[in-house]
This record gives sequence, C-alpha cells and structure tokens, in this order.
Amino acid sequence: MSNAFKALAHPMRRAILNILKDGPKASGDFADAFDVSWPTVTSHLNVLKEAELVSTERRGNSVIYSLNASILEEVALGLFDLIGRPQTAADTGEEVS
Amino acid sequence: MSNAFKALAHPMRRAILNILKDGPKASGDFADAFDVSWPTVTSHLNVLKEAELVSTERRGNSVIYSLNASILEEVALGLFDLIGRPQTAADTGEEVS
DNA sequence: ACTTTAATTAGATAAAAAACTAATTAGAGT
DNA sequence: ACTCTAATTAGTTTTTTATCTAATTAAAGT
Repeated sequence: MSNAFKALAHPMRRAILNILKDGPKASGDFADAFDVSWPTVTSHLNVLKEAELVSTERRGNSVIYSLNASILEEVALGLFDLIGRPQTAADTGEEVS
Repeated sequence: MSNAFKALAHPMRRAILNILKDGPKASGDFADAFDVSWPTVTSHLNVLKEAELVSTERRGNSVIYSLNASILEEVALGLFDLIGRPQTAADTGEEVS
C-alpha cells in the first residue's frame, strides 16, 4: 500500500485510473488515449499493478485492466486520518463535534 | 493540488505529516527525528510547502511548520471520487444505495 | 505454418529526485 | 560588533523514474 502513493504521483497514472472509473479497458485503449509510446503506457500500467491499484485479466489477445477500489479506499482513509477526520472503513457518517 | 500526490510519494514526507498531526513543529524537530542531514529535511519540507500541504511561520529564530488540512482533504475526496464513493466536500454522511 | 493484432520485455538514454557537505542567511543574546 | 543557534541555499553526486526503439511473446485467424 505504501507504493500506492508513488504510483499516484504521476499524472498519466492518475489519468489512467480516471478512465478506468468508467469500467475495464484494454492496454491498447490507453496507448491510443495518450500521446506516448505503447511501452511507456505498459510501464505505467505495471506500476499501477504493482501497487495493486489495478488488476488484469487476459481476454483473447487483449489484456484487460480494471480498477482495484480497495487500495484506493485505504489510501483515502489514511489521508483523512491524517487530518483527524471521523472516518472509518465502514464510513458510518456519524457526526462528531 | 496536483503536486500533492508527488509530495505524498516519499515516506519521510508522509512521516512528517503524521508528526504534524499532533500539532505544529519546528524544522529542527524533524531534523532530530529523522536520520538524515538537516538540509535533506529542509528539502522535504520545501516540497510539502510547495504542495501547500504545510504552512510556515517564523517564531524567533525557529521556523514552525503546521499541517494544512484543506489540500489533504481535497486529495482524499478526489480518491474517493475515483472509486465512485458518495462523498462531497461537505461530507453530509448521506447513505446511497 | 504463417500472418496479423495486441501487448510486454530488453536495453539504452535523458530527466528528475534525493542525498550529502560546505557556505550563507536570520534572528537573539552578550 | 560578535557569537551562538536555527535553518536555508548552493553545488555536487548518486539513484530512480520516464521515455524511446527494437525485439520478443501470446493468442487468433488464414
């Protein structure tokens, strides 16, 4: 999980996660979406995968990437904890004076 | 705000924020707390400041750093948004099916 | 078996980040 | 004015990250 922050540090990786918000996508879709070479995209996807922010599945000769919400949630909750917010994993919504 | 992620990428900078959770601290306190040279600490503090995650105030010949919650909150909410969580800046706590 | 499409791996280079030592600035006290 | 403490800035080196081209792997279709 500590790699998640490092993975989130690059704007293209955050853009990838944003795209994945709308559902799983193939590696090639990202290579089309960004103006860098395909290997560069693969490299960014690998960083996201090592941080467990995405998971992969092969479908025919495509590789499908999908968002892994749980780590993102951990990270976000960790940040809230830093600012003393009354948040738990369950997020009960209780108010604290 | 986009620099915030980069600032959060380094473990020592996250540790600094964690310490600041308990209240403002002088630059020298961090230099004591971590086993690196003081200039290295200053450098990390500068990154946090440029990301507006901390703010500074001079008190005598000390420089006091304090946590700036608002950007951290923005970042955390941004992450929740990524995973489709029903969060707003106000965090009403409403439940959504 | 060959070809095409999809994607990754290998290897090299360039750019950015992190660390150090030495020098400098800033304020307080003598 | 001098000195001490607190901290930053300057300059350098090492390490890591990001990117590219070329080569390779994987699956599917012909």
